[in-house]
Amino acid sequence: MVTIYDIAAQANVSAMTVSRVINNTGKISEKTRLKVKKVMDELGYVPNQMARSLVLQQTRILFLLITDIMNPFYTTLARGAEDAARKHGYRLLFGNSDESLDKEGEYINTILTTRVDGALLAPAGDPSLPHLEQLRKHNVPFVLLDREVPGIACDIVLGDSKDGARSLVEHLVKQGHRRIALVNGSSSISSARLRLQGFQEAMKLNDLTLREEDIHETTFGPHLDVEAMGLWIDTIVMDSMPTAIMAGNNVLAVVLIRLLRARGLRIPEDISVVCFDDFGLNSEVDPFITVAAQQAYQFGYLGMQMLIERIQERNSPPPWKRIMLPAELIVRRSVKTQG
Amino acid sequence: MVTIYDIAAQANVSAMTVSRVINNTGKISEKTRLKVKKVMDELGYVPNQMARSLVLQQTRILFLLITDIMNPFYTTLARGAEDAARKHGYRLLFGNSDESLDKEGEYINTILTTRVDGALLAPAGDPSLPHLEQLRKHNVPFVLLDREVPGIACDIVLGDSKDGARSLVEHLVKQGHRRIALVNGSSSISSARLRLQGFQEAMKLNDLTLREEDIHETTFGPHLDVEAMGLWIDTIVMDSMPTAIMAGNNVLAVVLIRLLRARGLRIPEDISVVCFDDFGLNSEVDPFITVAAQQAYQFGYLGMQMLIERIQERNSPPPWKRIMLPAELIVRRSVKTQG
DNA sequence: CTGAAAGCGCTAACAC
DNA sequence: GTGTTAGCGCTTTCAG
Repeated sequence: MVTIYDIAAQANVSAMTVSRVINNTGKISEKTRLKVKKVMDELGYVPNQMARSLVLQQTRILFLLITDIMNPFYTTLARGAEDAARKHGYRLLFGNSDESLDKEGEYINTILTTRVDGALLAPAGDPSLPHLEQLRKHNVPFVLLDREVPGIACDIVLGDSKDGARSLVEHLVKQGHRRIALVNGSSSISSARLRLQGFQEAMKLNDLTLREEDIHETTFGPHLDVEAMGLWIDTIVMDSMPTAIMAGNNVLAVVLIRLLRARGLRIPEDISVVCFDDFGLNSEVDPFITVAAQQAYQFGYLGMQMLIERIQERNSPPPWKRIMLPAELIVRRSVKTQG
Repeated sequence: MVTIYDIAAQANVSAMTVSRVINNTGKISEKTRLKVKKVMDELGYVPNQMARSLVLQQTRILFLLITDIMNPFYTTLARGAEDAARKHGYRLLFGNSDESLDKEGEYINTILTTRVDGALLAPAGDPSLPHLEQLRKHNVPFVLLDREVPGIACDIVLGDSKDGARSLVEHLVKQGHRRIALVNGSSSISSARLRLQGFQEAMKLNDLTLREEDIHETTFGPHLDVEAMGLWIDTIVMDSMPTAIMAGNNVLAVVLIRLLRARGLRIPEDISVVCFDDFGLNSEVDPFITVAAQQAYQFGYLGMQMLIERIQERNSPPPWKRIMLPAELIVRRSVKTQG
């Protein structure tokens, strides 16, 4: 490995001079600068970021932790975060927690041990609290995305889950649906809770009775219990079907639809389906599911901006900021108008 | 920041003893071990990975560079890579080059300066050669994904682009199509070249004449020139339309379909469309486009395995390996059978 | 304008 | 079992 000492020796200067050339600090004669640069090129010098970070106590690297890299919501969000980071000259590293608290813990560890300058994170849920406390304790600036964690005050970008859920229900009601079921993510996740609330409120507002068995709680994300959901469907189907089902996010909707079809049910002819979050790439090609779409890109972009501000104002920290982004109802073909 | 010296002082031992406790090396009396561990907990010690890497000359971190984080092919691949990395106790960091040579260069730089132990990369194309040469020169083990780069010998996982393209054309021909057009990625990308070749060969094999103007070359990925593609469509449409168009990948197919529809053309009634690569999440919900699907997950999983082997056999490097994964034709609803 | 010395937090090698 | 010394590659501080 080529070090500044190798260069110093070759160029007949001190290591310090080389360091100055690299970082453009201090005053250096044009002659030595050129000489040093030449040797650097010849030897193919690459600065050692670890050594530099060790003394500088900063990395100029930020970390983005998402919970499901196969979910278009998060990948779109990642693009937004990336764009904002680049704009401010930061590098961005990604991690994927897979909605798993353990994996999240590992990444928190990576964040801590690699001493990145800050982190943008979508927490796995309320139990993520200790992880966030770790970050706080070690002075790692962070911004939360999409999910609030009770017990910690911090910057956050949220979607208006309650209102989004409400608008989905309203839409169904306007189409004549009276009995509506819900498959939702874990109630240990703030967004899932709010979607449930919005759902319940909208039902009440429309004087619709909500049967307890019409609500099924499972998990967002990649490891959801498909069998349990199938069982639930069998139960409510046997028991005189609801005419519509709302899914707490896009992944749930996909699994739901697959299961419904496996039971010979057509959508929307036999049963209607709506969900939270859009589908990225090919929702453009053959837009099928009626959704409450979130501004995924903005989540990432704005969140990253907040994070960078927080880092820059480190010395005189501003009050915690909170951004709430609306969800937009996009009507497509998965809802049938009821007689 | 809490260091091993702080702990050493508190526990009345030397820093070295603390280091031994942390790393479980050497022999240490149970008593001191417990004492040290206790102090570590109390003080909330977090090892400094930078310092450790600096002396160890390794990070146990691997890097995955993909070219389009919004493309389901790459995110599925990422999941595969992640699973394989975890299995072997490595941490994985992601980067997204966005099909841009510049961004790729920045990430190459990050890879070099952060001294990760190895990299798994989907190169932007043939011009990525200097980047790979940099890695090689600095002894960073790497494995290529999806795209070959002439001029560099290395481990690689490839899809059978030629054969996949051929099977797509064969399918169209069997459905009675005679004039087939192609929108493809840049010919500076090996996979695009092979898809073109497969396309041409299949046309020839079926005695079909291929008009030069029926081939449009643009770029894969997020920054493709939509206008130019629109212009091309206008040209070939005016000039008595082809009955089918093949797209070099999924992103191209989406843009293509959007443009065709904007011109009032229905798919497949007015024109058929097929493409390379599948669509992830909601190709399950409403599978529309007939595709040559690649084993995205396997790309990542096998590639990561090769990378880790390469790192482990560092001292007696095995010959370069090359895996070619077949593409599978999945027939859906975007192709019409011609009279 | 340039250099020498010290230290960032850690571990390998060698002592005791 | 445990401690001392040196050094990973870099930059800050202070001299000149």
